[in-house]
Amino acid sequence: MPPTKRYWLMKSEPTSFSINDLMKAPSQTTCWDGVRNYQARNFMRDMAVGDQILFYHSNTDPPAVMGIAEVVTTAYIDPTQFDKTDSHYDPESKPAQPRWEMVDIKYVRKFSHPLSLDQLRKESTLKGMVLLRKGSRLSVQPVSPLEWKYILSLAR
DNA sequence: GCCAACGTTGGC
DNA sequence: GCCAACGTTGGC
Repeated sequence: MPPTKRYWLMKSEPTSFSINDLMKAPSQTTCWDGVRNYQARNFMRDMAVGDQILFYHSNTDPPAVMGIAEVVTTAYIDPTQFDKTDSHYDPESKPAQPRWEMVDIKYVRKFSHPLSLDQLRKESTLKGMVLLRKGSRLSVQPVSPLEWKYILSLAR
């Protein structure tokens, strides 16, 4: 029996990487490098090929779920942790025991009307979403099947 | 630009 | 193991 498909939300600042960048990327695919938070990394380790992702724009006006992407690789070592010239370089991480991993994600679709954070807050069904918790800063987070279904019902 | 909330570090 | 200090995230 195939494993159950799971759902996630990944944040990106559009000034560094937007959903349009993903759409225009080679094979509409990118590696999600630069994650330097253990909880977020652990969620990426849990990902399976085919898992679906809400692509969220943070630090922008308005912050919003822009569309959908999907997981196309399981987690593997993020080489930027060893790259002194990279802004995500981690001098504490050793090649023998790498700390940080990433997955590849592929563009699926872009909503014609993004779902703003403000709009999502108004939906009582979504009250429990990690994204909506006070002070929530996790850049990779789980989305429940119910939340996924409901968000897709709102999306255009 | 401000600042609250959070995660991490390091002294003790 | 506690917790103050610090750096970062991200909404506003």
